[in-house]
Amino acid sequence: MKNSKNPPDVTAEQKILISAREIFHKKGFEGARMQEIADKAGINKALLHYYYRSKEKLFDAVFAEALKTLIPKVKELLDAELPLFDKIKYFTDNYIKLLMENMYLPVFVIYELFQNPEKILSKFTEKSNFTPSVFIAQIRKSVKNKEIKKTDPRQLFINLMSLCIYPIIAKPLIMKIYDLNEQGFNRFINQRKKEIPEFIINSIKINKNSSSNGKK
Amino acid sequence: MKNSKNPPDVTAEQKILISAREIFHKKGFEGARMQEIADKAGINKALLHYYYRSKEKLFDAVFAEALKTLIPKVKELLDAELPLFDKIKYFTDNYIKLLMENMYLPVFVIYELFQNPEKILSKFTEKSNFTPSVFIAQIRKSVKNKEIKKTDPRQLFINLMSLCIYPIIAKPLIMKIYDLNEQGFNRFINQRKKEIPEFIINSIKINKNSSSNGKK
DNA sequence: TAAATAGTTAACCATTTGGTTAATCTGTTT
DNA sequence: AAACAGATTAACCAAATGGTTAACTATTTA
Repeated sequence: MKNSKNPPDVTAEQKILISAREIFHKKGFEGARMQEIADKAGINKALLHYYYRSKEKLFDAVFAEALKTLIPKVKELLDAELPLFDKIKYFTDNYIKLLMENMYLPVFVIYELFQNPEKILSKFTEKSNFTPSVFIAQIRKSVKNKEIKKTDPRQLFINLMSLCIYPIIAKPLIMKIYDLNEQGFNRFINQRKKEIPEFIINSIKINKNSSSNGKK
Repeated sequence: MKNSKNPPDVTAEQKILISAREIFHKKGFEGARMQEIADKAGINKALLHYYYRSKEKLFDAVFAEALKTLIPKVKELLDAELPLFDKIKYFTDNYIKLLMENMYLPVFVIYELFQNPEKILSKFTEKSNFTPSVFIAQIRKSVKNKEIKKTDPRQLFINLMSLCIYPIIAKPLIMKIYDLNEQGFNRFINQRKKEIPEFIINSIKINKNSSSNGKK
């Protein structure tokens, strides 16, 4: 059976998945080596194939896990019961935090998805619903209620995602062009956590002036 | 000698670089196969090594070429003699056009840079200047002149880049979540060409109305 | 406790892959 | 045309790589 008895116990199968995750995230499907995964897991290479029949199967497991971590998290943040502006702040803060804690995840997902969109996405046909319908509806409603300017909800959502994700996947480039070290980069990203919501809200908010002195 | 005489003449060396570019851009360093590059170039694999000694050297040539296409182009767009708002429109339009014409470029650059930042960037030490100094200065000046709100130029530049690049590298994801086909995606991107400048300008422009509104 | 089952390994295998060699071809120079 | 230099190729090679086999070792189970 899979479970032995010793308390600090991690199954071989778990160790494999953990190691595979790390290697695949860092090096991608093509760059990853089964031997390296086995070594990192502290087991024999044959055992990889005992649990996961092939490199592809193992990769699929890792990728599915990645998407199933990411998508529900995004959904959860976007579905929070908050007014639009608060939600934008809330999302930015927590999403960037999540990405920073999983530095390799975004590039990994984007790259592999780009390599093989149909093959990968076909496995996620109906499973998790990718569409951020609640958020989209909320934007649409805010427009209708004249709380924000006329805005295409689809574009706004992509704007939000862009502003959060891009700086992280472009980390090496940003460190280069702004001459930052690791610490400087972290500061830059933390600054962004405030900057992004302000930037977005400034753009979509309606300037209520003239008549009543619309305090913020 | 390298040059023959026939008019429709492309050197083997050129054919190699062209094929290598295509393959590396699409499949990345690890995914690319020397044999495939040779086949696509219509030459023998040994000839690859005759001109470029190794896979790495060939890759370096391709990557350098990519950066040397991209960076000066970005610089050129950012250095145009235009008022800030016009420049933002001008940049968005032309940069997105450039990226759409080279769909694989952004993911390629980002991915390989993420795989091996120091190794790759060390080769571009002083060569091309990565920093968009003219644009940064222009923003700073616009702030000083009260033409736009108080804005961190570094953040604004990254905002602009994010909004242009991300939608393109996330193409498969966007097609999935919005249920678009190729044509629908192109429409979405074209819509963005208008959307992005509006979005940015709305955010940073100063609302000049009635009483002075010096708010940050 | 003995048979059966699950977990684990060392050794092995076939294929792929980047790279090399030595020979051949092609055009130029003398 | 003979010599020469660069261009091009077929054949080859060693290392790496994903995957398999057969044996060995717990762990369940009857």
